[in-house]
Amino acid sequence: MPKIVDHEARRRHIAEAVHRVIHDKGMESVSLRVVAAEAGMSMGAVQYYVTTKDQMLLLALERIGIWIGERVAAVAAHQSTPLDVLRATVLELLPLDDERSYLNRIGLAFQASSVVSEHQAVAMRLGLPLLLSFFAEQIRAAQAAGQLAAHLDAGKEASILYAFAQGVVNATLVGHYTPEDVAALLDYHLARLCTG
Amino acid sequence: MPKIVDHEARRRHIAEAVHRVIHDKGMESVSLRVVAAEAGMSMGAVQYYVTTKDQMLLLALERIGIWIGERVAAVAAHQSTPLDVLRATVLELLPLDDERSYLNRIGLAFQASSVVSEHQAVAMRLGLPLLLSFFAEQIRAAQAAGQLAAHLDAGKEASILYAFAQGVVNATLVGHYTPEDVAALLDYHLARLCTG
DNA sequence: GTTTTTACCATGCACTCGCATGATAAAGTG
DNA sequence: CACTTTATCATGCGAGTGCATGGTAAAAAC
Repeated sequence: MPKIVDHEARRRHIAEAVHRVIHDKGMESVSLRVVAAEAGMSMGAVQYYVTTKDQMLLLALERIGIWIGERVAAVAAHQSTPLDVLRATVLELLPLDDERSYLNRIGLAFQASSVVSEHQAVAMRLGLPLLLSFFAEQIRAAQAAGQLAAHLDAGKEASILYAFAQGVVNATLVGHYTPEDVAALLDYHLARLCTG
Repeated sequence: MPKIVDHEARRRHIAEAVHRVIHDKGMESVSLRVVAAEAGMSMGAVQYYVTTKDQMLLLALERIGIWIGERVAAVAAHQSTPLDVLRATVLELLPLDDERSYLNRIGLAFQASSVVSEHQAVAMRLGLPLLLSFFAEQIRAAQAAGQLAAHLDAGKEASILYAFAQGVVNATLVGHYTPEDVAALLDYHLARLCTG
C-alpha cells in the first residue's frame, strides 16, 4: 500500500472531512482527532499529510475556494447570454438548497475564522478578486450586449452584487429568509440594473 | 459586598469580556476560564451569573444586538433628512474605523456561530427584523420626502441594503477593501436609488 | 537480498476544557 | 444575637486538545 498513494486524493479526502465537521458541529468542533475519525483514518495518517491544525484548516479553506470556482464555472458554461451567466452564478452562491447551504455554512465559518487567522486571510484575499473580476467581466459583456445599462460601473456593481450574496447568507441560514425570498431579492436587484 | 451587587452591570461586564476575547483571539478561544481572566474575576464568579458556556455566548450576543441598536439610534438622532438617516446608519454598521471593526469582528463571529447554535439563531431572528424594518421605514420616509424614487420597494431595498452592509464586512476586515472603498460603494448604490 | 523510502499507526505528554461541588465571608433579617 | 441569603472562591474530575515520538509493514531501489 505505501508509495502508490494519490496524495492529492488524500488531501481532498481530509479537506472534505473537515468540511463535514464544520457543517455538522461548527468550526469549534474541528480537531485532529475528530477530523481523523470523520475521514475514517487514524490520527497519525492525518498528521502525515497535515502537520498542524492550522494547515488542516487552510487546506479545507483552499479546497472550498476551488470547489466554489468549479461550481461557478460549471453553471456559467450552461448559460447563453452574459446576463444569464450573471444571474445563474450569483444564484449558485446563495444557500437555496441543501447543497448550497452546505457550502455556505462552511464558507461563513471561514469568513469568521479568517478574520483571526492571517493565513486564512491571505487565502481569502487571493480568492476574492477572482470572483469579483469574473462578475465585473460578465457585467461588461452584458452591457456590450445591451442587456445591462451602459452607465453602470461594472467594478462597483460586481462588488455590490457579491456583497449582497454574502450578506444574505446568514439571514437565510438562520431561517429569516426563504430561498424564494432570496431569489426574488436578486431578481429585483438585477431588474433595476437593466432599466438603467 | 454581597447582596448589593448590580446584576445587570455584572452581566454587561462579563459580556464585554467575551467580546474582547472574540475580537482578539476568535470565537474558538472563548472559554469560561479565559473570559473570567479577561473580566478580572474568578471562574466561579462568572459561573454564578452564567451557568453554562452557551448562556455566556448568548448573553454576549444579546448585548451586541443591544449595542448596535443603541449606536444606530444615536446616529439616527443627529440627522435631519430620512436619506441622511439611512446613509448614516448604514455607515454605522460598516467596519470603517477601529470601533466599528471591533463590532463587526464580533458580529461576524456570531453570524457563523449562530448557524450551529439554535439559541443564537433565535436571537438572530429576533434582532434582524428590527433593523430591517427600521431601514424600510426610513426608505419610505425618504420616498415621501421626494429623496428616493417612489417606485422602489422599500422592504426589498432595505433587505438589499442590509445584505450589502453585511456582505462587505469580511472582505473589508480581511483587507480587500479600504474604508474609503466601502463608503464609495454605499454612496454609489444610494445614488442609484435617488435617480429612480 | 539487503537497504531505503513511504505511508501509517499507537501512544504519551502537558495542557485545557466545561461543569459540579463544598467551603466561606459579607450583608441583610428576625 | 442567631440565621438565612447572596456573592464569591478554590478545587476536583473526566474528557478532550495539539503535537511529538518511536515503531512498523510494505513497496521500491540497488
